[in-house]
Amino acid sequence: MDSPEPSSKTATINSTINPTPAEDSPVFSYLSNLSPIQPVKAAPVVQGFPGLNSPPLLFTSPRVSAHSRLRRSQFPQLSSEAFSGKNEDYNNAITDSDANGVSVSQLRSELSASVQKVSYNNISVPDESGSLIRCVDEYLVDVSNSESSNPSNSTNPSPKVADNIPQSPNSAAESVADFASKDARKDEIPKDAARVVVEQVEEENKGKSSSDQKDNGIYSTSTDSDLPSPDLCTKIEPDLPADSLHYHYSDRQMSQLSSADHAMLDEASDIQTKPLETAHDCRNDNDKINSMSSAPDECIMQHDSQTKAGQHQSGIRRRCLQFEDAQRKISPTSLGLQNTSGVVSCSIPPVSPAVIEVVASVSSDRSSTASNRPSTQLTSSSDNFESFAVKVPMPSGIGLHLNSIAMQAGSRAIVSVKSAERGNLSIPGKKLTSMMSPHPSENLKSCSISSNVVGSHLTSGDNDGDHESYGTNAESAASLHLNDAKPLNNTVLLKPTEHTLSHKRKSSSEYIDSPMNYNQSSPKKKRKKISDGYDGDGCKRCNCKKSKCLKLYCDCFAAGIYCAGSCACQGCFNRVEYEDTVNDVRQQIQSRNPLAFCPKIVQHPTDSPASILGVEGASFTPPSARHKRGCSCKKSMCLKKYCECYQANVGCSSGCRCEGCKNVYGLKEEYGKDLVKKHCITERLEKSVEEKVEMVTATSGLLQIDPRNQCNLTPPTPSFQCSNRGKNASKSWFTSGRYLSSPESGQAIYGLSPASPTSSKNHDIDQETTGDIMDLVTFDQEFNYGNAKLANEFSPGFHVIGNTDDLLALPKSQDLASNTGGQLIPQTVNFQSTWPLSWRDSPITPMNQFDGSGMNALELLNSDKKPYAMEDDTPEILKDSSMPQTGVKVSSPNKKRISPPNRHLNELGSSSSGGGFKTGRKFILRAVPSFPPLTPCIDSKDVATHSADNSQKCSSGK
DNA sequence: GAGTTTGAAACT
DNA sequence: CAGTTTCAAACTC
Repeated sequence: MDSPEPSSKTATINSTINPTPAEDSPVFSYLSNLSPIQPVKAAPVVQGFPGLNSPPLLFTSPRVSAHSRLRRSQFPQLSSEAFSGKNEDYNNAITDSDANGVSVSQLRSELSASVQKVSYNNISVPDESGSLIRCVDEYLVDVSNSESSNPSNSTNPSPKVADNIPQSPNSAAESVADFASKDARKDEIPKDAARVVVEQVEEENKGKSSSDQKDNGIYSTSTDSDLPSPDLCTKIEPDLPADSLHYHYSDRQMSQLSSADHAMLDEASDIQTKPLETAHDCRNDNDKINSMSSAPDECIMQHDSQTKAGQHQSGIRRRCLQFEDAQRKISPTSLGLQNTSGVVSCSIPPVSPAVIEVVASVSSDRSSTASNRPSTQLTSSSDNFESFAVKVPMPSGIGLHLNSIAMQAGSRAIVSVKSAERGNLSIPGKKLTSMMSPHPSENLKSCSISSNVVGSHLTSGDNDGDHESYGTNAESAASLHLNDAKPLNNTVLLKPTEHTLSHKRKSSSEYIDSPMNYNQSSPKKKRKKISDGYDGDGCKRCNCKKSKCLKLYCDCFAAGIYCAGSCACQGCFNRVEYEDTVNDVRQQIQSRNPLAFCPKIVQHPTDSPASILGVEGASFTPPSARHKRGCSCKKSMCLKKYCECYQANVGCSSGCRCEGCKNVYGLKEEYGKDLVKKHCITERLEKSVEEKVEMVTATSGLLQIDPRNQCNLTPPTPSFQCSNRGKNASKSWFTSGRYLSSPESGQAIYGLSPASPTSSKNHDIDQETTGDIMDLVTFDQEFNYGNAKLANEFSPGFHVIGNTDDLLALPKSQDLASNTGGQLIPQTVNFQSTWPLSWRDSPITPMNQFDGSGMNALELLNSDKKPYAMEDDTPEILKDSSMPQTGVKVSSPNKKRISPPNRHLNELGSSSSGGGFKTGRKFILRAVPSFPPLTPCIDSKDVATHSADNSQKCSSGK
């Protein structure tokens, strides 16, 4: 079974997770010697992310990935020199990376973006900027190295990932199972592919540095926690491994950083990760590709996306990640290390905001604490961390089931988180806290969840693992972050989670033989059980007795997550061990209902604007988001959790068959009315936008065009072959808006992937009319998992995400951009390319898709940028939409600049990909010198993969 | 903790 | 597609 492999990975991860291991590692010692900062074991870790609150921790996971990236960059600075001698491979890779200009540029762009973000958030920015730049270059080099080392990886990251993924979940669980036993398990688990990969990586790393190897182990542990997400089911799992690996690395890095010097850790982690990634890529590229194709199944769970902020999301993510994320991630990751970053970036974007926020807080904390550490390193690490987090988020995992999502996302808080995430792009900030607040109860849950998730990370080493299986990727990332972040907030919360997770994982390893016993055996589960119904991860834990957790009755299964130790299910087959069975069942279910595993909650394009506005505002999601299928409540009046709409904190829509609906989040009737109003508004906006667009195009103020313009533009643009669609799209875009844009992009991606058919239909048809359609997974993701949404949005349009991140970062990143300007361009190019890819995924006709994608991409870009400028030009609606996205971010002027380009791009792209792209690229570069480069390439790949993954997943696992 | 209610999922 | 059954969560006591 795959499970064994995952377990092995997890074991390795666990080992890596432990701070001590890192310290033990020669690399660590070496770094410690080099860096003024001395390795502080546990304490340091906490310090590393003392600022991070539990929520941040969640984000941390994503951050972790970001960190890893950043770290890499950092390492280059710090360690690169030191390591240069040690890590010849690394250096070589770097040089090689140059050959891979695109990947490198992307990496750089990402790094720069992340750095920018970080700087933006952190006072220490100046130092970071310097370090960042270096880091970026180095990072790029690393990436390139990985790529160069594994060309196949770069080309076909997803496949590789897929290979690894399957195992990863298991490994993750295993890793969770025991920290202490990690090593032993590793030995035991070796069978697992993940393990193998790790080993290989280690071997590779050995050449570089023994410390690196240790790091790898650490990663594996962290990954395990993350891996859990593999839930996507087996399909995803395959992919997950790769992702997980990446995440693991990132996690590892995180943990390391936290445990000791970030710089030290980062270096080690970077080095190791690179090798690992490359190894993974090389090894599994071909196979992975195949596996990837098979993996597509799920629509990833978007639990992750839920965001409840990062933390919640992180918890959720685990599950969500599993399928969609995993696949998506995998694809990106499959690309290679680059992908890792890229993949991560995909998911990250969503997360990023939250992460950023966290980071910001952390950074502040760090800044205070940083005094001890080298300012540059700390800052850079923090930056990296943030960027990573952003990337890591894996929002990609979007489509979670309402249940899972609702759990976490249910609260408005989630919504806020989402917005925050988006906003994070532009502004890192506050959202985390806000997110938590929404509903006390909900918050608590989310917190607990997040905490749990975090805890998994923190404690991941300790225990968990089982659960994680599905969410591995996201979780891993989260865990990583957690490690860093865990310090403060999560510590308490985390423990619970950890227990649950650890239990699950341990149990998983133990129970493998008897699924039935699985739950029973692990006391850990009990821990998880403690929580209401959620696992430590924040994912629901099921209590299935007759379904064996192989039916949609099971929340875990429905969410694409493996049952964790916290689950009280009986005769559970929804475990990594039974991955094959799970996959088969999933496929069967998907054959019946291709959308069975797609997110149940989707945002309506039309609603999106309002929702967006609402997002940050308290109300936010409910109105915008809708249940795909709608509820059929008769007695609960949609006022109890029996109602899925209510449970998801979304209003009922025309698609609902409920009787006596009194859904506080929105009544059917109101919904319909709202839709009509929105329609009118959107039409108006479109007209105005078109006019504006024309103006803009004439003036060539591409850069300055507003996001809304973009939205508007998109519709008007000739590219939209279907005027109607264009309008709709524009509207939807609009709504999704600037801020929404991310969602839109996400939609495009998700919509495409998931139910290619449905999504396409949705696009074609008025999204409004088809409430379900709309949204497509993306909205759901957004809704459910703010983070997930972001991730999805990004993931689908990786590019977009990357861009968005960049955009967000732009203001700050621009400075960096100057440095990375050259890179940016390539990235931008990639980005554009990616769009088409994302669309491809969608069932929609190429043209339409393209247009739509263009819209999405543009929107994404715009949205990113928009946040800054949106407000100015955008109509109220648009503004509103933007507002929700991120009130703060909106302010960034860069976005405005960017948006114009986007429009052009959109227009061009729509009209003709060729010209448009060029212009778009140029614009992008200007607008966001730094950010565009980073994710785009990866994004494009990721997007393609994601889209494919999504399409596969949604379509049916097709 | 046991039992009931509820509505989704699964089945026919 | 509609009706019924099964299932597990939500809810109540």
